Amino acid sequence: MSATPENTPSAPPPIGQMIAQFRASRNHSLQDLSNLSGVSKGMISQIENGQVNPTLAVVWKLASGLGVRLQDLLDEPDANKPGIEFIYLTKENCPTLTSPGHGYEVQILNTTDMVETVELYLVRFMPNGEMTSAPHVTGTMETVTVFQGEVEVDVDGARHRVKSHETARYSADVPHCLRCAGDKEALAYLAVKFPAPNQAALPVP
Amino acid sequence: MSATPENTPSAPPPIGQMIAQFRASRNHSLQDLSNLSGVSKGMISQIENGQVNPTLAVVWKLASGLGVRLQDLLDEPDANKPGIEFIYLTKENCPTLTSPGHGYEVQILNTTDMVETVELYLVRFMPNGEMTSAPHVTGTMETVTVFQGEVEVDVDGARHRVKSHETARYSADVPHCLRCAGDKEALAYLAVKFPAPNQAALPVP
DNA sequence: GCACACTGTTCAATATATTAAACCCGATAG
DNA sequence: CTATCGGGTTTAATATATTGAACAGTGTGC
Repeated sequence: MSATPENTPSAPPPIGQMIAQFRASRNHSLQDLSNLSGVSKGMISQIENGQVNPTLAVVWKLASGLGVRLQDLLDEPDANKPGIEFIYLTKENCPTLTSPGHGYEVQILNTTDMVETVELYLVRFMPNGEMTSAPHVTGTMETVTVFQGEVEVDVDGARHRVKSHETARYSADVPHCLRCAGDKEALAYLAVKFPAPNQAALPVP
Repeated sequence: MSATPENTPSAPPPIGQMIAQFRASRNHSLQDLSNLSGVSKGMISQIENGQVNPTLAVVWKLASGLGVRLQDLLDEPDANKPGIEFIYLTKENCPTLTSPGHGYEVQILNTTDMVETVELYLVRFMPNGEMTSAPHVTGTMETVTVFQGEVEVDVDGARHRVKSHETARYSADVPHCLRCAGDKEALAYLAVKFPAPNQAALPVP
């Protein structure tokens, strides 16, 4: 019997619920996930119902079968219950950054007060407008979709072109730049996806 | 139905090495960590040497004793392989889901093989097209930006309207529905942000 | 030399995680 | 109705994770 030391800040993660949620969201039966992961379906049932403490290897197999990372199964499912929300963003009430010298302006579609792993922007380019970014955190990816005009994307020196109603996804952990191509205004939707914010630095020895 | 091929993306995490590193970095003996975590020191020894597959509960106790999050023990020591990438998505080479009976089609701007906490979609609505979604994981938020036509958003029964070039952000952990308003086609960009884990967020047919 | 305190390893006993098969239940046929 | 199937649960047998104690090495001081 464990002495239950005083440093038990929270409960062990309810991994069963997470697995059940993931499995349900993919419309997989226990048998399906068993085939995908190599874990017996009886075991999966017991894990989902919290009747056993699965081995790390088994949890890893399940994460593999579900196509998620191990860490994704460990996050608390309902740490905070936000409540139903609906926010309407117009050009007026939406925080907008203008960069007149560079010929573009950016609407920030995220609320800035919440820490997010993704940021959403709407970028309007004047002709010859250019938005240059320093490298972001390693692993950051950007997805840009053009809705008006045409945009040129430089990624680490390489130059690419994205036409209207098309999309490009590229590494943003290197110097990169978005530029209005042609003489018409351009409108683009930019999603910046940061890697998961874990990576607690190892303490100095 | 789906004969998923061998999915052995990587090896199970070398958690023993991580624990040994953390323990060494704090100058803790096996006995110390045993006292802190409540796991027997023999067990810790075997785990560090990779001789056993620890139970998730034990790994969690060790993480607690070390004062780190569970995820911190699971990260590969140096698994980050940046590699500069640029992917161009057109309507042709982009996975598209059509739902002819419901009058909309969806381009998936994420690659499906990478685990993300955000999913990006481009949705084209026919007049009267309607995309209904079951609730996603608690805490999921959706951001929809309209680029053509007008879109009606139902969130948990409440009805809202988003005009062209405007944006709405709303809770997606309740029943919700996007609908073409008016008799013109509508084009919308949809970003689905999950709290932490990834989840398939495709509409219910 | 011995005894001691400390490290980390390994051993026998026990608890339990894991499997494959049996089982239960609702739906859909026939 | 009975049969059958797929979904989920439970069960008996096995494998193995976990424990506490015994073991081995390493200095340290007397």
